[in-house]
Amino acid sequence: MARNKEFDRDDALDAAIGVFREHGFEGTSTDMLVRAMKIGRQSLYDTFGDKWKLYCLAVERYSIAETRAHIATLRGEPRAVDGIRAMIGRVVEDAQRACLGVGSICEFGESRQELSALRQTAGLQLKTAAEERIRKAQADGDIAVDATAGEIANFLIAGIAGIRVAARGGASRDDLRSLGRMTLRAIA
Amino acid sequence: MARNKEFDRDDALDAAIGVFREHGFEGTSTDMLVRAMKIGRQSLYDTFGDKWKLYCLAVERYSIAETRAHIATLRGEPRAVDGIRAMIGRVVEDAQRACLGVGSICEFGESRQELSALRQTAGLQLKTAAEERIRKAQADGDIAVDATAGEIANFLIAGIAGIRVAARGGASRDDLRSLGRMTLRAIA
DNA sequence: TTAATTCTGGAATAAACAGTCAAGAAAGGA
DNA sequence: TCCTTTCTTGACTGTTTATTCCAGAATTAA
Repeated sequence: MARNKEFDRDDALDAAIGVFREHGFEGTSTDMLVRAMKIGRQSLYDTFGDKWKLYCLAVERYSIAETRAHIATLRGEPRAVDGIRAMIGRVVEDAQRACLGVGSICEFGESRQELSALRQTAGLQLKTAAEERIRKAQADGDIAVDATAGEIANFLIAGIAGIRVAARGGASRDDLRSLGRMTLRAIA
Repeated sequence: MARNKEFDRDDALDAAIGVFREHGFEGTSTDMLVRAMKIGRQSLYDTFGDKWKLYCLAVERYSIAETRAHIATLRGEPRAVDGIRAMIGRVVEDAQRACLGVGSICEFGESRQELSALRQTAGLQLKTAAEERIRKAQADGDIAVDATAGEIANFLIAGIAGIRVAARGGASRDDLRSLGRMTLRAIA
C-alpha cells in the first residue's frame, strides 16, 4: 500500500478553522478554503465530504480545543479562584481573533441541529468543569455564595461571549481588560 | 406628478431587518428580501441601490431604533438604578429574536468601515446615556463607586451582548433572567 | 379620459459558486 | 524497475446569485 505526502488532516482543518472564524460559513468560498488549506480541491471533497461537513468538523475541532484550553487554564492554578481569573485573562488576551463558537452561534442560532449538538456537548463540559472550580472557590471563601455555581458558570460563559463580541467590534485591549476585571469583580 | 401605491420605505426596511437579523448578510438572498419586503425586485434596486446598501440602511435603522429604545428604558424610571435594571430586563425579554447589531459585528468585525462607523455612532450614544444614569445611580448610592461610569457602561453593554449570544445559542428564559440578575448584581 | 409616473413580475445576463471529472505527478512498496 | 495509491491541477457542469432590462399593470393628477 503506497502512502504519499498525505497532507496532515488536522493541519488542513486548522487552516479551515482560520478561514471560517474570520468569514463565517456563508462568507467563505471553497476557493478560499482550498487556498488556505493548501490542498487540491479534490482532496478537500475526498477527505471532508462537502463544505458543510467541513464546517461542522471545523467547529467540532475548534470547540474541543477551546474547551480543553479553558478547562486546563481553569485547573492550572492551585487556588480555584485564580484558575477562574486565569480563564478570563486568557480570553482577554486571545480576543483579537474571532471565536468560531460565537460566530457559529450568531450565524446559525439553533437552526442546524448538528451544530446545536456540538455546542451542547462542549458547553456542558465547560460548564461542569467551571461549576466544580466555582464550588471550590466558594468553599475557599473567595467568591460569592449567594448565587449557585450553575448561575455563576453561566454568567462567566456569557461574560466570555460578551468580551469576544466587544473585541470583534473593535474594543481596545484596555477596554477588554476592564471587562475582564468587571466580570471577575461581579462574582467576588 | 403621479404618485402610486408607493410602498412605505420604512416598512420595507423593517421587513429587510427581519430577514437580515435572522440570516445575516451572506445568508440572505435578494429573493428572500423581495418576498419579505413585498415589493418588486426593481423597486428594491431603485429605492435602496443594491443588497449591500440595503443592509447598511437596515443596520443603521435597527441601531437607531435599538439605541433609542435602550435610552428610553434607561430614562423611563425616576430612580436611575431602576432604569438600568429595566434596560437589562428589556434585553432579557426580547432576546428570542436575534440582534442585528451583534450579528453584523460577528459577521464582519471591523472589515467594513461603513458598518464600523454606524456602530461607533450608536455605541457612543448608548454609552453616553448609560454613563449619565450610572453616575446618577452612584450618587444615589445604588451602585458601586469603585469602578468608573465608563467601565460600568462598557460592562453593561458587553453583558447585553453576552445575554443575546446566550439566547441565540438556545439558553432558556430562566437562564437569561439569571444572567440579567447576575449582571445587575455585579454592579451593585 | 389621458398622460405621467411608479410598481410588478418575468426574463435575461453575467459572475460566482459548489461539486465532479479525468489526466498526470509524486512517492513509496514490491 | 513497475505498480499502486494519493495528491494536484485544471477544466467542466449545473446551480445559484446579484443585477439589469423590459413590457405591462396600477395609480393618480390633470
